Amino acid sequence: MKHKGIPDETIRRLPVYLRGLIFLQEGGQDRISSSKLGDFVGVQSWQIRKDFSYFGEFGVRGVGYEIKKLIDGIKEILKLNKVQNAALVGAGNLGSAILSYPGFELYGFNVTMAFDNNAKKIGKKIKSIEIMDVSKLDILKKKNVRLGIIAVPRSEAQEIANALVKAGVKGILNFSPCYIMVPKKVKVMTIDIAGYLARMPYYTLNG
Amino acid sequence: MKHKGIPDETIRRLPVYLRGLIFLQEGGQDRISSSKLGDFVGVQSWQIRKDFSYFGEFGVRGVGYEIKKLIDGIKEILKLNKVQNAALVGAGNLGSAILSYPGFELYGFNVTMAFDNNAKKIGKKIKSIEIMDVSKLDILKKKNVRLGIIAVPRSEAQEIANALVKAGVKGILNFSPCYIMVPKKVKVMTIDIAGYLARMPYYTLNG
DNA sequence: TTGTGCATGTGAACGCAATCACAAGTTCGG
DNA sequence: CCGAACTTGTGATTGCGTTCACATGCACAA
Repeated sequence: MKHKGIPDETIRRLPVYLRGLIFLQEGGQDRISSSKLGDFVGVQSWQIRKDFSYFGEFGVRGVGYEIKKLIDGIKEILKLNKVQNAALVGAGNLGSAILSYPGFELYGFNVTMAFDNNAKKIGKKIKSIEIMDVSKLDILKKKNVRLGIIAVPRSEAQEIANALVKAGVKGILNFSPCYIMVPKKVKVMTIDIAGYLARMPYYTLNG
Repeated sequence: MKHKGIPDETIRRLPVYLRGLIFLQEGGQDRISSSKLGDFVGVQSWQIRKDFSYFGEFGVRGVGYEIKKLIDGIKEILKLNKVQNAALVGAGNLGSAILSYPGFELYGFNVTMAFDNNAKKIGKKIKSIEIMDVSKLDILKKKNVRLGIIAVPRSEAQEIANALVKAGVKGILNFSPCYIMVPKKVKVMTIDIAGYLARMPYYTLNG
């Protein structure tokens, strides 16, 4: 199933809906209206209905949405039905935190491998995952890992990205504060943590 | 100086430009064209020119932009001229990494206080910052800290946000994967790390 | 069976941001 | 001084995503 003409912003909101719905389901609920869901996840109800409508009819008029059906639907759209493995590069403070981050599981991700270039770290374990030498990145191809997470200093990020691409990675989540160049077929998402904070004063300091 | 009618997307890109320009400046460069800068930070040249043009004329036709002038200009727009203190709540894996994160300094931020509700952590130090009891959050008012960073489990995030607002915080950077309700005068930015990863399969698994 | 209340789905209108195309200004060589 | 090569700044255009308004459909009570 190909989803053409779907706004990127809609795709960005789907994980937000998904986690809200899973939480509601865990609370024992099995049905919800767009406006209740909207209040819960912080999105307007018409936005939610519009987003879902791109993919067909998920709800029942006059009734609402069946939570399980929505969850399954979103997972299928986002292709989250199979567990996917990811590899981390850079086992510093941030990298270690990511390796231990419990939030990935919800969406079916497993960070199963970790790499670093620091000899002191190589061989050690974090959460039962052994840190390997970054020069062994090629192993990802064999292990069929298609997602890479970069948490190295800016100066090394591009080099690591090149190695990941060479190792057959299709998507890169980049925590280094820099632009990374990759072939068009590879998707890069950069999370610039400090960049978020940098916008705060603009919005909060009225002058 | 008030900046009305500036696209939010432009504001979002300013920190990207800023960090690129600072890097170029450290490399000894003092002038650059929009297209060279664009190649460096991953933005189209016309987009850069358009963004700058909202704030007046920063460059010289036929010549380019003076890097120092741009840096000063962006810092003024984003109100990054004064060092600003921030407080972290939640000294778990992610929180500790944020506390040690070196990237905030570039934009003039200092994470100067840390809080947790775990008795075992209270009193300990991370990077010379002592972890305080979360019940003492009110001290932020006295210390004039206006930015809060939330890195606690989802179940506690709203509660912590309430406490931060009560303590006079004007901006909240939220790493908990949930929607947070605050008074309109307070700005919340949520970074849902797993949410980024959750979109990867959509873009990389073609089928 | 009919009426009332509620909630979805969607075409249309609107608004914001990206993109384009080019006029205006600078530099430099000769 | 002139022309060629650059580069900025910006009005106009296009495209995308949000917002709106309401037709459509279900549930339930009487």
